Amino acid sequence: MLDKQFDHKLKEKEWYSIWEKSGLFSANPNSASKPYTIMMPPPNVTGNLHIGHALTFTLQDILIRFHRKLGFDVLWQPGMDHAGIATQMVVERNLSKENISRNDLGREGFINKVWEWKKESGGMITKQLRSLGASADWKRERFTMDEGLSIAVRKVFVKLYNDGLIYKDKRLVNWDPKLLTAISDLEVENKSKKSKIWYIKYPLKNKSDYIVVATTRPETMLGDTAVAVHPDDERYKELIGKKVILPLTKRDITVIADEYSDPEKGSGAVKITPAHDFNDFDVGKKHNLEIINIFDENASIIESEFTKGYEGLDRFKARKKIIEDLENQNLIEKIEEIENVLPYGDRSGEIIEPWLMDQWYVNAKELAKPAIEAVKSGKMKFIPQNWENTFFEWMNNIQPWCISRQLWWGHRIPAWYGPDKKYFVNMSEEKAYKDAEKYYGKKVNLIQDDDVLDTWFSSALWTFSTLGWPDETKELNKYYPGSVLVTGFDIIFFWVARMMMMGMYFMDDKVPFKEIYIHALVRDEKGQKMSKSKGNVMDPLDLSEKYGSDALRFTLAALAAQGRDIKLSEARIAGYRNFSTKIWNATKFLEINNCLHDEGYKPHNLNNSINIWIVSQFNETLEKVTKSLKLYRFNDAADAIYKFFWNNFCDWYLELIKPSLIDNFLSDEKFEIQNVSSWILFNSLSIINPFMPFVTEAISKEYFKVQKLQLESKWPLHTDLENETVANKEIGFVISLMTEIRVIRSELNIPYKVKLELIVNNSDDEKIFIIQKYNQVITDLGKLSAVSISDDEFPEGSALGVVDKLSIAIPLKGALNISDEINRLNKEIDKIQNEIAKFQKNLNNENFLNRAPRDIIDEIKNKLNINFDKKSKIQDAINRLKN
RNA sequence: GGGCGCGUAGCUCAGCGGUAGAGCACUACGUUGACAUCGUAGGGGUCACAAGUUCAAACCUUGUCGCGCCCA
Repeated sequence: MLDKQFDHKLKEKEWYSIWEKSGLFSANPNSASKPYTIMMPPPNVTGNLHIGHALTFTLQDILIRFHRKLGFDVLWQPGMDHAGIATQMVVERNLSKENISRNDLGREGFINKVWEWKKESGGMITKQLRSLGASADWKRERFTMDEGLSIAVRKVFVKLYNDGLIYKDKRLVNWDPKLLTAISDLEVENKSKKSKIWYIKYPLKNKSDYIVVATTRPETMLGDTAVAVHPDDERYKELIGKKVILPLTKRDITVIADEYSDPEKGSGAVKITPAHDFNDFDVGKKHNLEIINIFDENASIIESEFTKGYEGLDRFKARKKIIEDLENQNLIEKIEEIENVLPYGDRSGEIIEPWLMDQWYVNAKELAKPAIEAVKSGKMKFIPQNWENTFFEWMNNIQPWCISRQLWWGHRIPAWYGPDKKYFVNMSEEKAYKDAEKYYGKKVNLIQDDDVLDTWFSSALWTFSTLGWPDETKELNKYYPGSVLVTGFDIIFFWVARMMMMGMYFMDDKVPFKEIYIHALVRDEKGQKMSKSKGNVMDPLDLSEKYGSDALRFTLAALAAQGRDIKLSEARIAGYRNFSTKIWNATKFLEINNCLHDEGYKPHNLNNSINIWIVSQFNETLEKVTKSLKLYRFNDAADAIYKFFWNNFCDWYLELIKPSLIDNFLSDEKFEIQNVSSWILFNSLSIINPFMPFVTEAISKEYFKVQKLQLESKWPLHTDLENETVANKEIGFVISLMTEIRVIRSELNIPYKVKLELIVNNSDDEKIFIIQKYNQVITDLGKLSAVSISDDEFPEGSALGVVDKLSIAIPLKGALNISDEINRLNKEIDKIQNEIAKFQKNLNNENFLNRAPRDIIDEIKNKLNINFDKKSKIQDAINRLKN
């Protein structure tokens, strides 16, 4: 006997371990089967599973399990990235609890600590993914800092450097003064903040007048090297070329004309500080201005001839003092409150400081070209397609990618410097020394670049580095390019675009994946982004503990409609937990009734229309689910499954077969029902399995006792049927008839226990035939005492119904409340009349008759006809009641 | 400012040219031999607004108004 309930807490763990031990998660590069590859977006080694992960990995697992069942050789490549900044932060924070800094340990000592940390507490997420049921090929798990992947990183760096696509450049970078590293444009979050704009008087030289300069960053004025005005701005035309005295310093700077200055904004005159503002840097270059740096790495004022009186102050204190000093000298004209956009580091939350320094860059513009072309030509397809716009927009305006980071944890840049700062880029120190010897003509001491590479640089190689590149492996041959990349839109730039660039460059122009399915973001039930500070986070592990992973997975799939964010509510998950319970209970029902088919049984030559009907419904569902999954329409697939299993199989089919099952006699009919019912259940399990792997696997084993795991069993095929049309018509009619009887019972408040007689008007041989054929079922389900066919008028005091032109009556003798029944029938007539009006409107329109397609016209005529008939029959009944 | 998307039943959302749908919530009835994590029945919508195209518009076009996200 099956347990009363499915204990997900216990069973999910058991089944997962069986699966993992079975080896069936593993891809087999030697098999002849076609590959189906998904590269799992590597989560951070510091990461914990959040609901967004749960969504993306559930969808991936559904695709993976589906394709495994379709017979593909499936590779779901898992792994993690080393998350340079995040990981370094975590380990430093831990060390600081013991009052140790990373400098105390030294570079090597610190890196060892990081590895120790990784071993002990890194990669939590891979364990958590298992509890979700993720069937990834764990044996192939990779880490971006693995030796093989590190070789790939160096190889790529050296090649791009030799090809002129990686270079060193001195320009302004986004400097994080807290983490003390440069970060890329993408790691900067621009946020709107309340701020001020100061109007500062810059006195003219040799004149007792001044020009007012408006700025949001007064503290950088120490580094000003010009004031810019718009060339057409009449107010300042005469000042162009003149000198002004930079307050607080004794320097003279020149008023220059540049269109960058917007006459509408502020005072129309802006200070130019090339060393501390991206736009000013460009203006400075154009006008050949001096570049004066005033900050150190902490964004504090340095000591220099330009910064006297402010040395050592951090940027905020410097601002305060400068404003005070200007006020004392009466040089502040006014201060306005404004909304200003400020750059923040996405990891540190600190305001980013543009800072001039040497960094390594990738020429992204060049690498982007083939990727753009590949999307344009359809070699790579975004689904939904509209993400292409976002992609093109960014790729067409792509900036040089700053890849060096002033961190210790990561791939160290393979560049070695000689005594004169000449550097040698190569795969190893040894090779660099050889290069140096050749260059200098003697042995010299080399020092490796201190910096490491952006983590995304290594994850950009993920699609081929995980497959063994630069070696030419079987895996690389078979699983590159991937079938589909599944991810959220938030990393299209960070990761997807960069994988495209690197993939195409290093894999002979072959794209890294054919399709990119972009799914939604998960929000809370009010549509707000989940965040710890808002306290609205939903922990997928809590949810799966409470409702089961099956329920959580099914919910996420059911809500994953394309192009829309997911608002997740717990009630929804509870609803799908009920679905899982329903499956379990339906199984128990079949168990009680000995419905168990032989393995190898296939429905054919079916006699009972009920069986033909349900197999036909299953065919339809199978087709819908298959098609939907191929189109990434997870919600449609989930919906089709839910409706079929609950509304068709449980609500109707199981009810319709009950009378035959309860009959104790063994008969061919009963045998057919036992076979078909269990066959439907088993095959339903198979198509539900990718969504709800645990409960389906459990039933497959515990009830059906099949050797083969659901994990490896094939996706069902379409079943050919005979007499399908007739069967569907028959069962369709039986369902309508039963529904009509229920409606009458319910609306006239006739208790379920009261057995009723059903009289059917003898006006339609076909329907009468069906009624006679299913007499037993109809009597049982309708709780009827008898069914009779009559040529006569229905007895007085009968409730009346019309089912597909057939009049039926339920005699209620004295029990019928005449006015209730008249009310009920009148309501019915109102409804019908509404329908009739709509159809008539169409059919009275000559244009409609001339231009609408034939089948639509026929359909409407037919419906009108049925409604007319129904109306007149009900009207007759009302008239009779009134008499 | 540019781009993308969304306004459909109380809530969350499907539908995207041929009689308005689902789940949840709600109401009534029901301890029917799988299931109260259930069953049966029911109420509830000028599909944001306006104009246009069409025999026919929630669906196509244009505009308006709200809302969200991304990029500057």
